[in-house]
Amino acid sequence: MKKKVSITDVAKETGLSVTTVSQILNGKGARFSEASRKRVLAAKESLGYEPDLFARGLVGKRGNSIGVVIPDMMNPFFASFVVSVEKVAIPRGLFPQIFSINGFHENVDYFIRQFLGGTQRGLILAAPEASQEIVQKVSRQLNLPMVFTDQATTLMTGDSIRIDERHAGFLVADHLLQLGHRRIALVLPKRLTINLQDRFAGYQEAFAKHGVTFDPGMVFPSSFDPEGGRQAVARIVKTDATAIIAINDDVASGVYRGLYEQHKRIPEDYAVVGFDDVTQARFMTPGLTTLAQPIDQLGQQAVELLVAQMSGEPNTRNTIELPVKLVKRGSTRPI
Amino acid sequence: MKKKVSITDVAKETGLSVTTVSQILNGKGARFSEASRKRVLAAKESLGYEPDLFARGLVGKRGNSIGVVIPDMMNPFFASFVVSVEKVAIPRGLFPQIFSINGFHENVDYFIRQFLGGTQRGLILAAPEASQEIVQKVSRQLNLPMVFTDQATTLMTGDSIRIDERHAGFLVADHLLQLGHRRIALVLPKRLTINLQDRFAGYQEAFAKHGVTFDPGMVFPSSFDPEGGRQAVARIVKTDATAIIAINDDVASGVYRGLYEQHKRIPEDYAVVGFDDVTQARFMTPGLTTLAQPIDQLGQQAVELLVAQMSGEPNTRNTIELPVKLVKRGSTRPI
DNA sequence: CGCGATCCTGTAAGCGCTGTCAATTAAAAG
DNA sequence: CTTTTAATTGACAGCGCTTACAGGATCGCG
Repeated sequence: MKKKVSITDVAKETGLSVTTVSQILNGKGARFSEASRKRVLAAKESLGYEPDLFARGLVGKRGNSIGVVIPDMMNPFFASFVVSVEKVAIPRGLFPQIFSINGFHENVDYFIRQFLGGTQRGLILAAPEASQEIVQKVSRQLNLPMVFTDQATTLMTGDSIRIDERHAGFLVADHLLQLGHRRIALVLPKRLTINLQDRFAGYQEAFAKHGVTFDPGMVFPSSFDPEGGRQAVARIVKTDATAIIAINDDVASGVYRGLYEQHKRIPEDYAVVGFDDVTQARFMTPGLTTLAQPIDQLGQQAVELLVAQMSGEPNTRNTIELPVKLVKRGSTRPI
Repeated sequence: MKKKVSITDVAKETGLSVTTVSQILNGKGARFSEASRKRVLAAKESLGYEPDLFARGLVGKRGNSIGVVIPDMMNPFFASFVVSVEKVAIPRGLFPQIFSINGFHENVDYFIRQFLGGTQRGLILAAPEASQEIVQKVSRQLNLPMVFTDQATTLMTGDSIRIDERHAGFLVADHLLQLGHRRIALVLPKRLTINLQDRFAGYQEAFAKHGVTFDPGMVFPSSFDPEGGRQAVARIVKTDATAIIAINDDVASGVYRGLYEQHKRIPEDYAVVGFDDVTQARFMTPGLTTLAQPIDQLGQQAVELLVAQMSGEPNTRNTIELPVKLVKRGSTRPI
């Protein structure tokens, strides 16, 4: 059983005191003789010393990792989001630790205990389904810097960064409407989170603008994965729909599949549009028209807000709103 | 600035000693009066106490999280793998902590420091590009239980679990050959990791069996993402290939796209086969013929081997080999 | 040769928690 | 009413590390 070498071992080895070793290794204030410095470094190397993170964390330096909570890493949107966070956090010396719920509620409990346990220096919450619970429990006991990229709840502490969901929804529906589509199927989850409610309102707005009345019969509930989209299609083809709006690109890929199975062509028989503009959207055949979320900016701003909070800035409860745009590809065309 | 409430606060509140509180909260040996127990629980609740993980970790209970290192969470194969690990780890009270490299080498250094710092109770390494480095540095100083799901290097400590890459490669190529294809393009990364070398040997074996000589000119280097596949196609269409083998499903999706852009049909003009059988493979149009990795089993066995090691079983250096099978879908058909 | 300034290093005090073990008290037994 | 035995609880040490703060050299300069 290998024993972990501790700082005292290094001290003994070098004949210096623990303090000195610690100081040198942390590059702290007092300058030490070149000789000591070299000895310490050498010993660290030869002994293979690495500081115990628990001990160090206990003292006060709580480490440099920030938690990034996402609902599901199978969804490319969130995977990209994490990467975009890393892109700006890492250069700042902050290491994102991924907390993906993946459908396990035990995970949420566990995450909360971790956060409450002080393992993270800040939190980026991008998981509508859990944000609320996390915020409530965590912010009650700790004032951990937090940033949200969803609007799971309106009354939360911390900064939040969002897109204009309503406008986004409007753009999507308006695009289809402008192309002449009137019977538009909506593939949505059964329960609409706050942001989805906004988006939904955006659809309505577009309908109204074009003078078409919204038909609740055109709403097709679906899970948040391709299979949901695929199954929805089976019902959609029985209607007179000519266009399909999927809640996100992942679901849209299922819609593609469903349509394929029903021997329908895109965009000849059905126009389809997604949401998010994940990498895959560009690779689908035909390319998916979709509403592009500014993923990189989302990640970047989230980190920046977090850093601001960490450096003591008062919790201003900022809400930053990022612009969105519709990316037109081959999956839509005039009716 | 909210102050974190510590166990002493709870002790004061209840008038009991810190020890007692700790014992009760941890459900330890000695039985305590129902009264005390209640008081402690109540105080914990009202004060909102949650143990400091650093302090607890320092004492000896190093927490219950296991590290899962993957190269890239954008690749659905690894995302699924993580989920499959969670499925069996969580019920055992072990929480997988995801460490995804995502192309940031800083991450690897950071991860190593975490592991060396004792934050994890065990490691599941599924990142060929980093496993070697991690093992070397970590196992030199700590004997952390480790399990590999790749064969990045032959001489590593710890258990490993793999698929028969050679046979897998054979199945893929043999399938195409049996369908009558003779000119088969291979879309592979430039540098072949050990497992890919085996897979490659499997291709050769199949070629040999069917008496076709391997043409190095049919190898098209690609990155590990859809874009790589897409670009490879541009070159492939200039040859007389009739079939394409992609290194994985993700790349295959790029191949689909590339073919689409070149106005080629699948499987009429080109048969294509992938590797992994990620969820998406089923949703592509046409469905992708691919070699199914037993993802769930990989995850499950990895956890089981890890648990065995953690419970003190001698490091047996087991190597478990899992069966693979070819899943035929619409992307391949007789020439 | 003395005195402050300049360097370098060690002593000691915890951080919050758990485990060991002794101490206290209450209940049971003699 | 004293002695056992069991039921509860608390004192204390210490995990490995950092961080004041104090102490000892060394050096320059009057």
